Amino acid sequence: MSIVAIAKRAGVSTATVSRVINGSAPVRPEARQRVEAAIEQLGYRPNLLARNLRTAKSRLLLTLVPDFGNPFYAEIVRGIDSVARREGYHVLLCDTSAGLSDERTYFDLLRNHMADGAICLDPDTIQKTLAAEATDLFWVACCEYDQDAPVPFVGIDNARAAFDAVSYLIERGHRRIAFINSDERFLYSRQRRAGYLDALHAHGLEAPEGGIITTLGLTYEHGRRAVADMHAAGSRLDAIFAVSDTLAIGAMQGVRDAGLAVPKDVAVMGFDNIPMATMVQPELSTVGQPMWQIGETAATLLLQRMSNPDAEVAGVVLEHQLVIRGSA
Amino acid sequence: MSIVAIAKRAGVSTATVSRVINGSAPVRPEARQRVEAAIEQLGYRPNLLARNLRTAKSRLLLTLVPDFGNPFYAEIVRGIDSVARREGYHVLLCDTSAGLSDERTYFDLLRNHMADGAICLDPDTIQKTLAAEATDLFWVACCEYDQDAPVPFVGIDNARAAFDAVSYLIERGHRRIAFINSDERFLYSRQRRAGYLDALHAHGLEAPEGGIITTLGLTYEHGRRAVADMHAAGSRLDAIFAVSDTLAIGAMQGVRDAGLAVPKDVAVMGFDNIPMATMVQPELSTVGQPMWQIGETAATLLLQRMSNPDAEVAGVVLEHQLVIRGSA
DNA sequence: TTGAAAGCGCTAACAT
DNA sequence: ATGTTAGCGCTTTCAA
Repeated sequence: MSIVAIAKRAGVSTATVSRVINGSAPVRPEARQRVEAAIEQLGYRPNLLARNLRTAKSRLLLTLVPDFGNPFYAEIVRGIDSVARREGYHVLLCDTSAGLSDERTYFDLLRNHMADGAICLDPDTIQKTLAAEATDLFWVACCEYDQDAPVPFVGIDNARAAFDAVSYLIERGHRRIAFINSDERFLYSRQRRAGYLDALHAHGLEAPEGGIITTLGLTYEHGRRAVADMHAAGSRLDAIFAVSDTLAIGAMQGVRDAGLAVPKDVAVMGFDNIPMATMVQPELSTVGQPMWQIGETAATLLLQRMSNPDAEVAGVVLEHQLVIRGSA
Repeated sequence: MSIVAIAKRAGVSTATVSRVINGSAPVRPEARQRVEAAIEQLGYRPNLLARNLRTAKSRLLLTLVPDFGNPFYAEIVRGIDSVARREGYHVLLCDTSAGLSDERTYFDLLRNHMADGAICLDPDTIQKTLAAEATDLFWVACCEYDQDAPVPFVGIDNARAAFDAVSYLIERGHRRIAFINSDERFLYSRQRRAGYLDALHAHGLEAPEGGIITTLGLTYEHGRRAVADMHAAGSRLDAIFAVSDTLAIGAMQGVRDAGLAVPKDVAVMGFDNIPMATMVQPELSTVGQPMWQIGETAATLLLQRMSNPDAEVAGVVLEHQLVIRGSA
């Protein structure tokens, strides 16, 4: 069942059928009607595989995300999806946390013409190899970005955000502020650590002994265990800044496990402002990121880049926001 | 840059190049080597668009999910993704909650050959129209399923699970047990309500006045507001059973908002057992579903169906599990 | 406004 | 073991 059957039935050429389907050129009303009738009667559906080959487009956008089990990434993906859909694209989702196959394999989907463009939320280490191998491919960096790379990007100013958060903690009188960081392959991790340290130093403080911990994941449990480890190591602290709300929420549990109270004994500050932040006791203070908007922007930038490859590469830094609630 | 360039460079025919690429037929080592060298040197990548057209396969699996912002669905999708990837497929993710475009549009991706099969987590109302319109398309039902429909399915026994949960609550001495349900377009909602009611009746109880609430979404806030509404309506209750952990966690907040304590004044029981369940105070008692396994099974069933269309349709009911923690 | 025909890049019969 | 060739179903010149 192809366009040929329609053409035959409507008594026109395949070219005319194509014109009707795509509205790509004027067609006499009478002919158009016959074609539409034939399509209707035969229940014809264009074969996108064929169209894609012919037009050399897949209308698929690849999204590489480290872990969409994390509410933060999930929300970004939804932002991406919303503009993709609006523009007639669909999203090919690849969770790279599985780690089984490496990111290069996914990027091959671009080279193989299975996707027209990609949005990469993976660590900048990965992005670098990608950038090196994959010139002349359409992709944008999201959350993880290198200002100086020739790749469009969107994200927030991570160092400044961390600086703001820690400064707030200090202004509230905290002096022994621990830092729960995630995998430092992520640029945002390194930037937030820098912001954390800067804020400390700006106020003549140092990180407490054993007060900087790096976790291997972003689950609640990772946060909980980080605090347990700090206590086991004998660290004394009066505040914790975690680079993710999931980690922070886990940390709050960890504090309680130690028989301490939040925020009386230990204040806790998170990052992202996921919906869950208002569901814990006390509610979580955090650095808000405009997740949906980040996703939207990433998709928009990508689409722009695709439709105008020679235009200057844009870079968008969105505003973060200190959200003060009960935990700090 | 196509297979022709490789053929020319290697001094063989395109057929031989294809054979090397796909390992579909024996090729003399010497020729194979020349082909591989040419591919390497020219940095050739097969055009999947062309291959897909030729083979009439996209190696894409469509996943329709009501809301992957919900950790429950996110985890299922990861289960799906894991087996898809293992079998050389990729996942086209469609979040139907956006509701903008209707599910039929997504299903068209199947008809249009953009996807080889689909996994549908959407309400059975939608599935019914899908089933009616979309005969001879490959798809399976996940979580939402109709035992009697000629569609492979996977899920748990929702009625029995709810029955078990409520029975437990009753055995613990609770008598005024409220029920926070989600959108009843979902079959699981109706089944769990039935299970809830059955358990009550089996013990000679009734649902408390105003004790059954239907929410329009599964966010934490929906759960919180549901409890506020109950209290506003003057309902007195000593336990709450919610059809989702997100709702239940919100409900715990709602109980606290009312100045009551969990579980002393009001016990709370959830459903799903998402990671967050152990991060609230007290930790959430719930009905566990094997999310990852549900996803894996769905993908496996779909793949089976695709490779053997005439085989009998399987139906898989997985076990749920009562997980008792602090909240009930 | 329409039709004929070329061809996107690949795979798979078929022939050798 | 290898080459020739015919399409897969569509869009798009080009000519009429």
